[in-house]
Amino acid sequence: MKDQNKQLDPTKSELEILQVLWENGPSTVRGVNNELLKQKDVNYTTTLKLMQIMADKGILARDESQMKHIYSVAEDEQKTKEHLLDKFVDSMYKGSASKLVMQLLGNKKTSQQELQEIKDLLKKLEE
Amino acid sequence: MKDQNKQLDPTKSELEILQVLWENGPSTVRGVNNELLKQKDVNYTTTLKLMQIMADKGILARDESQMKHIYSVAEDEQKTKEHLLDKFVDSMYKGSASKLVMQLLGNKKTSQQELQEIKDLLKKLEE
DNA sequence: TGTTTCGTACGAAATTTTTTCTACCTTTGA
DNA sequence: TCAAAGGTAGAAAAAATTTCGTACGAAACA
Repeated sequence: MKDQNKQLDPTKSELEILQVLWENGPSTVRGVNNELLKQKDVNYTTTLKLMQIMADKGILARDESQMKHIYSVAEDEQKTKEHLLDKFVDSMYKGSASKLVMQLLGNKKTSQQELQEIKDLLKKLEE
Repeated sequence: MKDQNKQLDPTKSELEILQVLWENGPSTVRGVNNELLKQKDVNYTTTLKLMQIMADKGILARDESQMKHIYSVAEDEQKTKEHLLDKFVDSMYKGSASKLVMQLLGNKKTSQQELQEIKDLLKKLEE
């Protein structure tokens, strides 16, 4: 009643598929499935089904003109990521971007190079 | 076969509860539920059950010495958030922290103050 | 022309996550 | 002491997500 998300978020599996498509561009189910196979055990029909569902929901678009249907991401990649990032910041850091960055940079995994890139970015923003 | 996450991630509902506990510290089920009620419609027993499950999983600890059990977060908040953040960066930005920051800062919602805080943080890191 | 291979569609089953129902215990106070 | 209020537990239902089995169509090719 109080809160109804109009933009329902992709499920975990859906996100995995989105990532493959973001990475590789429009693909067949076979193509996506092959990518997924590198990470985990998954059946072709499972991926197919999932992508069909996503097409139904409007998350994916597909070109059926050929026998091998080509699926592509319907929504704008940046928009979607931004939305997910916002949600993440809100829920994990009460909306504070700097807290997130703080955690990110406190993390050992952040390389010197990454750090430098971020600094450069900030400099550009100042101009 | 290939990938079995040892640390299974909290589900969406579990995360909501974690957030309340992070925010308010150890609480009774009633307390958590009241907080949740501010955001959405949820039954007391639903929250109770969820928290019981989380206690079973080891995500929460509880003090049963009194009738009103007090639940607290078992894992370290920072560790958990770091883990989730890592996963997020990996999956959404191929592990590139700077890409994430870029998106974050490109976002209109990031205030000048946030920006300044981030700059300060970077300065401190240099020392 | 068969037959093998590769593709999609669809339904249903399995699993996971979420919600609810009901029983029963404890405290409080009339 | 009894009823009311507020608590927990466990089983089970419901909903959402993920996975799989089977049918069947189109292309490739011997």
